[in-house]
Amino acid sequence: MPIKVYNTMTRTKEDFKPLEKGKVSMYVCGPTVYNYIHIGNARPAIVFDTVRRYFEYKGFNVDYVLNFTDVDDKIINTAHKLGEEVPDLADKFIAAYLEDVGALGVKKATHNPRVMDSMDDIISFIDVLVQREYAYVADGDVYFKPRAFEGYGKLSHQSIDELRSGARIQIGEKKEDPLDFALWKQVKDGEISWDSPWGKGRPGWHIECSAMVKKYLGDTIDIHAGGQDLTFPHHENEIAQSEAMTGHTFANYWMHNGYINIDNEKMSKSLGNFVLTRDLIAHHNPQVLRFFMLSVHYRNPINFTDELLESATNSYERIKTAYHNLEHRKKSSMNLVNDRDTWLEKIDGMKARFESEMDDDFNTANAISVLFDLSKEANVYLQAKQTSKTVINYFQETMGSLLEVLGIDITETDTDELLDETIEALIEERNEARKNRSFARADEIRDLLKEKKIILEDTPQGIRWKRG
RNA sequence: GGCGGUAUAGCCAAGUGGUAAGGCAGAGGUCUGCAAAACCUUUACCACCGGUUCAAAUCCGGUUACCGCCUCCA
Repeated sequence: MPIKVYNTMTRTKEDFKPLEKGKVSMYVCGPTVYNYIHIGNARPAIVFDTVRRYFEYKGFNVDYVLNFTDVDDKIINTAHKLGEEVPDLADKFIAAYLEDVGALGVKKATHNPRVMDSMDDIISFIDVLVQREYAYVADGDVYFKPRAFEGYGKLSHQSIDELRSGARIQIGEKKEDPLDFALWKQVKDGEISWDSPWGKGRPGWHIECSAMVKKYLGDTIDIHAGGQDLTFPHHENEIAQSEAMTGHTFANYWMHNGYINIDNEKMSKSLGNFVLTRDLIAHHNPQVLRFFMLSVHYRNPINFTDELLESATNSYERIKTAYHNLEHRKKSSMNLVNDRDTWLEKIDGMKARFESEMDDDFNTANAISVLFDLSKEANVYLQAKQTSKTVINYFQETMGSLLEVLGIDITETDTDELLDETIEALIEERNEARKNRSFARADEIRDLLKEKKIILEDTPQGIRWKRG
């Protein structure tokens, strides 16, 4: 079964056909590093990491490039305000980004190019565009002319004349046409700058992605991805630059993730309702945040509230608990064969369903529902008086590998951690008390441990505990 | 004005022609010394109005509401 990908360019789901068999080249627009990331930035990081993981699960070798835009107005302004150097500020927020996103289970990219390190590539890219007259120099600035590029607007499905009515020329700009956008901006007083054939300056937005894609992945790539809002103008402009430069299709598939709302309102600085990822995961399990993000299809909007996050926590716990229930039962399982094969087949069936949901444009919401089914079936299986080690292992193995595709780790916690001796002794004392039917003392111990966040559960196979 | 999206149970959320997956919350039950965990049972006029069809949440037309992009933005 081929993987189907919704392509913004054609507005349809298409069968994914890689340029090169068994390989996927993928470029995701990364953050502009002038602040800690908010949960809106976390969504594409999680979503496209999951896309990547699924391709890898299916045996593809994925070349995953995520850039850092570390030269831009916002960074320069912030650095100026804080009295810091632009490169230092960028370093700091890049490190913070990697840390935050790492906590969310996002794998390291194959490459993380930075604008500052790509200046030669950017300049020579612009140079070609000027030579081919797709761009012109205007007093130290360089502008790209969308009108010179046939097909401008094909991604966002806008006609160039309609776009024109919305475009404006800012005072001080040297554009010939309102639609023109800057490839290179002449240096202003005190700003960080680089030498170029057009004088000192720095790259405009958009161009860095075109240059980095070409450098790291080539003229044509399989997938280009980012937030929905980047469709226009950012990705539209990238297409124009790159295709004007190379004469080849820039990207075969364009993927865009939907927005996040906070309490049903757009997250924005002016409303003061943005949530920084690091603030959130300081108080909540980052795995739950990831789970929450994937419980909605990536192209749909997500509303974010405390209540929804709590509900997601409970949902996540259900899967985790099932997994741990399996773990606890391992010791008392045996080499049973009676209905073993029926269960193994059942598990395979669920695994196949998971794959077909993911094949369908990465429907993680439905893929997660398969994990609930696995949890349910595992719990049903565990009700049997005797259980097969093989089945238990296969349940765990399957849940583990599917959760790995989603980048959700439920195994990190307890089970293997040793209890400290006093707690162990208390549990032992309680077991004795229960044997002697001294239930008052048994309950007392259970309450005591509960205060220490140790939850005890009595099962026919002995005591089962977890941290709560 | 141009382009696009969304409307499904108390809440969240899948579902592009054959009378509605899943989760959370709630209710009842089973199990348990009591719990916990778990299992079983239980909750939908699919925004509205028309149309196409043997058959529509799903297709077509219209209406309403909310939202996004068109300017920095994930």
